[in-house]
Amino acid sequence: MKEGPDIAHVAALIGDPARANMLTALMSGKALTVSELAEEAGVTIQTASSHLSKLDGGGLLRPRKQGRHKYFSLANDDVAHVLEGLMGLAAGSGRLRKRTGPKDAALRQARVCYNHLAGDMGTQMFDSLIAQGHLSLDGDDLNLTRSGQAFVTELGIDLAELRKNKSPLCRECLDWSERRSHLAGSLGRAFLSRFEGLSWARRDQKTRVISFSANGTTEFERLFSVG
Amino acid sequence: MKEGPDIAHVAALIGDPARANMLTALMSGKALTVSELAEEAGVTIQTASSHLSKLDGGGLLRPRKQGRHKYFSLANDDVAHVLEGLMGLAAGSGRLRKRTGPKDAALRQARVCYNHLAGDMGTQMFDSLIAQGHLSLDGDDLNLTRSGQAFVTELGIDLAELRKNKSPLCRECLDWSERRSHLAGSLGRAFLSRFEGLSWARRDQKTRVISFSANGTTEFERLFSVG
DNA sequence: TTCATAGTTCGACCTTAATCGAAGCATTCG
DNA sequence: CGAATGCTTCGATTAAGGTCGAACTATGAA
Repeated sequence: MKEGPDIAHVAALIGDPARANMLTALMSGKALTVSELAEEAGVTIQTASSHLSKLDGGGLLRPRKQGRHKYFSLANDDVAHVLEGLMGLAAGSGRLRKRTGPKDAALRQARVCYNHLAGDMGTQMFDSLIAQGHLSLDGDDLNLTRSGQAFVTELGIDLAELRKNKSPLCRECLDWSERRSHLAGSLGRAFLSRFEGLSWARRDQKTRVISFSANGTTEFERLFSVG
Repeated sequence: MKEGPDIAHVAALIGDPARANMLTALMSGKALTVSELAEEAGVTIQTASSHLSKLDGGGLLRPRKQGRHKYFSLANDDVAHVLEGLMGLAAGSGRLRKRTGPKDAALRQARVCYNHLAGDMGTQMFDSLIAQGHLSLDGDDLNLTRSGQAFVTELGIDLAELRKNKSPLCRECLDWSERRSHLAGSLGRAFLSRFEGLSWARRDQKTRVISFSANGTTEFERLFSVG
């Protein structure tokens, strides 16, 4: 009857509260087990199992079996991107699930979005990389320039290793709180991982909040000042 | 219980087949009446009315009353953006509602996406504008450069008029068939409108397909060659 | 092997919401 | 003022699917 793909099915998958909670939890980038996701969603394990098989069937998840555990993560960046978009719409229509509190402020400043840095600091880093000419945007392709390659290598990131990964190196991801782009893709993940390795930042396991140390903040500002 | 906005509610709104059909129909950018949308969705007018009030309540639509008609259009570009993203996910998981046929090929080449040009020609135009330096991307802000201003004025687009509009001038929109960006925002709409004014292109009323005339194709290639 | 833990499948219950007929407003036209 | 058209509201029906208890499978540990 209509042209185009069947939106309704995918949207309905995300539209159930329990499943939405699971997907939101997976936005942290971590792979979680069925039991953990059941806990997150506030349902029993049977119910969670049923939901997860549906999400998987819809192509939204990537399952991995390890021993007697089964880990789920988001299928790819596209899924994370759509979820962020939906968060933006929900936030825009004044539908925040929680009052804006101190934790919320922390979330807006720096949080994990599918394993990369999001929030205010995420967009600041992205803008700075563009402004310094380390990233260039041609069409939808985000590319690391020669100066950018030097920059990340200087920071201690192994580019050759990253390129072995089949997923794209650079990618932009729209932030629901800032409504601006931040850096995703394997390089985005490498940045955050490096910040952790340098003890500049630390992830809170439950809330997606990223805390920067005093030193980390200084270094971050030095590298990614917008002035 | 969880941080972040309430995704589930918005997704559930899109997740109903009838509502998804209506939203898909509105992706053409046209404002449609309740009766027309009922027809599109294949439900009675009462049912459509109920759905539309829900979509409106969720902030997805912008209603306008005109005489005894009530017109609905998508609330803003963000909504269109999320819908395109969902189409991408659905298409990716092999969930096309329709076999790939001749009309489908036409859709991939050039179609209307919320009043601007999408499909292969849409992304080609976007890439060309970037490559020619008429558009520049700083962070998530897409800007028209000085040369770009000259370019569109030369084409016969009234920039001053566009700037009066409160919606953003330039904006990128992700294409579900191409998986690349094309130009949205009021300038994107102006381009398509100008193509129609010059009789280069013509919209099919029902299928979202845009047909370019022989002359229009030539002119388009001249302006937006990628070489 | 026996026990424990992780996950899946099955079946029954039950809430939610999509649907449409019928009646009620509102607006336009003659 | 009717009459017609476009849309909304109400109510009853019905279908879909989320939920969990219980039983079952699989992996790992003692």
